[in-house]
Amino acid sequence: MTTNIYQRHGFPQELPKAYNPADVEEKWYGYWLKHNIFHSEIDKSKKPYTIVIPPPNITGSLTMGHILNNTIQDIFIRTKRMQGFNACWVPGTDHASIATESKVVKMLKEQKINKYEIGREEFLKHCWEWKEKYGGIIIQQLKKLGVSCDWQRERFTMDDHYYKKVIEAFVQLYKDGKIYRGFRMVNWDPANKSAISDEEVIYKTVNGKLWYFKYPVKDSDEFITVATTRPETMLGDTGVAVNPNDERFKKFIGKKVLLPIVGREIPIFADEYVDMEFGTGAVKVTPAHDVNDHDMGQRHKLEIVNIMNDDASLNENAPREFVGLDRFEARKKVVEKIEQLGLLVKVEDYQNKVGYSERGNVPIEPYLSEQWFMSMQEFAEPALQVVKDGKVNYHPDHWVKTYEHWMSNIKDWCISRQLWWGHRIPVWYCVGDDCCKLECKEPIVSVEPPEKCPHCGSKNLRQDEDVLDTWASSWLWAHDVFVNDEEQNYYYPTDLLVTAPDIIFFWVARMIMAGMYFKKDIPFKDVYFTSVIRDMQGRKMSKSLGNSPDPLDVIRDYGADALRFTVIYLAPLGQDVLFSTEKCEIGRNFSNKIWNAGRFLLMNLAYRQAGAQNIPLNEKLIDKHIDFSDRWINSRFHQTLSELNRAMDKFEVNNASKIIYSFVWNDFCDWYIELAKNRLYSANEEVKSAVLTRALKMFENLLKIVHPFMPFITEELWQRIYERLEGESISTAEYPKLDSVKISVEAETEMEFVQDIITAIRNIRGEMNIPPSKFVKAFIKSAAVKDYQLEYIKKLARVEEIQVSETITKPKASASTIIKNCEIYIPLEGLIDLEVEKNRLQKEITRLEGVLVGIDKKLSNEKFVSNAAPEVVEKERMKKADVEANLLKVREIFDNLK
RNA sequence: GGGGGCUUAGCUCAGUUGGUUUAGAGCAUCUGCCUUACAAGCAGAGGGUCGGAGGUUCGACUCCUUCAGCCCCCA
Repeated sequence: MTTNIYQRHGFPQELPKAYNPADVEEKWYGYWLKHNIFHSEIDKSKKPYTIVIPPPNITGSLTMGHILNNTIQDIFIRTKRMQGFNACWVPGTDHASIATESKVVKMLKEQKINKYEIGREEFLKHCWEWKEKYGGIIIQQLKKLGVSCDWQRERFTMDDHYYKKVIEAFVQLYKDGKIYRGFRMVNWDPANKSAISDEEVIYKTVNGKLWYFKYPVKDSDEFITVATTRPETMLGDTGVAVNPNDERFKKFIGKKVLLPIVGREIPIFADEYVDMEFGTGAVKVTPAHDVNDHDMGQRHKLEIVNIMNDDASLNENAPREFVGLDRFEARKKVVEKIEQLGLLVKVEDYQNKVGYSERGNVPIEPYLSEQWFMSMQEFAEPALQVVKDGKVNYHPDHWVKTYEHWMSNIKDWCISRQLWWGHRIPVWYCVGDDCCKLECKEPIVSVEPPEKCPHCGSKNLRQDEDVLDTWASSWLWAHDVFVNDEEQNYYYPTDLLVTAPDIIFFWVARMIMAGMYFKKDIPFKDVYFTSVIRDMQGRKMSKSLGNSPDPLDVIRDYGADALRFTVIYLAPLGQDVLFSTEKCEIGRNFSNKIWNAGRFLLMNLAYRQAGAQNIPLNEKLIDKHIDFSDRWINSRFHQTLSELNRAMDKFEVNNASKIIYSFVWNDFCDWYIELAKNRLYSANEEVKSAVLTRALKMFENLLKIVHPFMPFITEELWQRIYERLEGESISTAEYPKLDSVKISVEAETEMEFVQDIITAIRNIRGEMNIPPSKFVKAFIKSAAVKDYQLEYIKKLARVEEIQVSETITKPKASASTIIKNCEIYIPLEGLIDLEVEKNRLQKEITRLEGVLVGIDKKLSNEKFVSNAAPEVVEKERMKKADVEANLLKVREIFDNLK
């Protein structure tokens, strides 16, 4: 045997006592990249398994949410890769139009550079520079997590190819009549001076005021009082509305109001929309600055007076003294003025919901402007259908209802943004000076810049200044990350999308729409909506709260595997996760457990470790010297595998982590290794070889099922336990296949019996405070205990001598216990505490009596006996006999206790 | 106002179609241990009657109704 592998990977001769992730993680990530382990190419002989990453925003850095999300994707892709699928995980980033542009604007501002002064081209150069410098940070961070993305396929939403696809899609949609231009009320972000979509508006509850103004009614000495949360908008009022059924105001309908400060005459009219209960029952109407008012304005043909600039300062339509004021200054000033005029009735505290711009974090203004819209109705129908039909499956499936609700009430989508960073709308307008034709007003929509106006031939064309909403590019992600038809035909539809539930409308819904429209097929078969990570108080992680740990710090302190495992272990499907850094001890301790299990096996293996036992491996002995503990661990492994497979099929990753944890810790480490020690330390060299050979094989299987969850430590140990060739990796090793035949009820029952005996003796030792250094004797009255089990019982329960027979009588001064008709006595002359023993037995008597009462209650109930399934009744009868027999014996022991 | 989710041990959560010796895990707690893989560990123990009320059923943590509390989404 050689030690090459050890030299090659720089393994020290001895494994440290505690697992040190830092040594291991960087080495193996480099190795995987060097050997191109994660790269996928079309291979028609293999079934593809495809995931496209939800592209993180280039302005972002890694958050706990990314950790959870990407760990889940990695678990699936790694499992499938090992199971022989052509696993392809496409990574990439999103250009994040508005977020990036605001960052760059801010950066330039610090350098005293104004975006409008340098112009579009110059500004975009800065954006690209910024992207080159910072856009890859999150990708580098992701690599620390150990994700197995195909980095050769890394995409960016503004790559040449992808950019072109976005533009082509726009042109196609326009030609298909799905896109139109309109002058409409939109959500306006005055900070970014751009329209935003409904989904980008965050409603916050704020403690505001409700101001009551009285407006003088023309040709009378009466007033009509209106209430408003936005006093500044009164400068744009063009009407006052009341409910037609409101007796208080009937007399005013048809009259006019003299708008204070402004002096405009505006009508009082009736509209059903007005809520008689709210405020005074009379509503000031500002069609240019409120959606509902705009609708009313349309119905009643009111004048529209826009009083704001695009930065939410007031324009020339406001009285001169207000022009140029910011909306909030104007608000103050309006209130002051009204008060001076004696028209301020009262001010009340008022809690209301104010829409904020997600990116700008300033209150949005409903604002009239010319924008591009996409009609959504026809997209929604097929996209809803495929989810309802189960062609696209949501996990957990309760998201279907939320999705359905949104899809059924869908509104047209404003896709233009008054920004420069992004996909510029491929529309040109003819501004030719000699243009005379009516058709020239038509926008020219084209993938390639047109040379001249198709109607008048003018070369004086102007491209639309706006870019597309980022989601109007990322909705093509699932298919256009694949750059040609051949690739798309092979990899699309993708298999799984893992995403946070808060972008179900932004992205998931729209990707399904795009898939159905452009590819005539679903974009993915399953969607996994992740948990939301919160802090220990249940608050969302946020930068402003400072409650969000930096995942890279956590990785440094605990290791990537530990972080991955912990986050999965804490995140049940559909539940939020309360996370704190210290919880990573779960994963760190688990890593350490696996590490030490490996360390133990390697310590016994020949040539691997200084001071080892030097037991040679011998594959020929793999089926020799089998005993019940071998059959048991095999059974446990395949049972675990079966549960694990089922959990993964149901997308219960959290459950899967618990299944694995329990097998590794409870079955393999606590019992199997402990049992194996007996034979590993025996005198028979062949037995030793056989046991170690099998134990290592089982350990290799164990590493394989852990690997998708904890890739680094499993690679390290997998490389150490056998000689591997350069380029080999556990990442591409074959995943264990379920062999149901290995699942043995007999083996598990027998082992449970032995475990029960051992636990019973340990219990006595614990209760009587017998230190581990002290060995005891045991007498077992039973016919069921086999000779070959005794050595194990002795070793694990620290017993020096056992007598087993059916006729044993209780030795004096001994503690006793009864399990499964098997009486166990531990003589404890001088050590036994009679009171403690009495308590122990009394507790058991009470328990058994309770059980018996329950059983009797059932069995004496005629309805139970006649209605319940016969096997259920029979089971109760058996239980009863069993419990009665045990009770009898325990009572007898108790009564004879001296 | 509409929709969804949650309420089980001190904490965080499991509990498959209602019926395994009267509810499980991790953490925390208590006891005893450095038993040569692991003190990031080992062994043992205590602790809940499943948010409240009502109902269906022979039988409910599990199904239904209702009330209460918490969270999220949409308007």
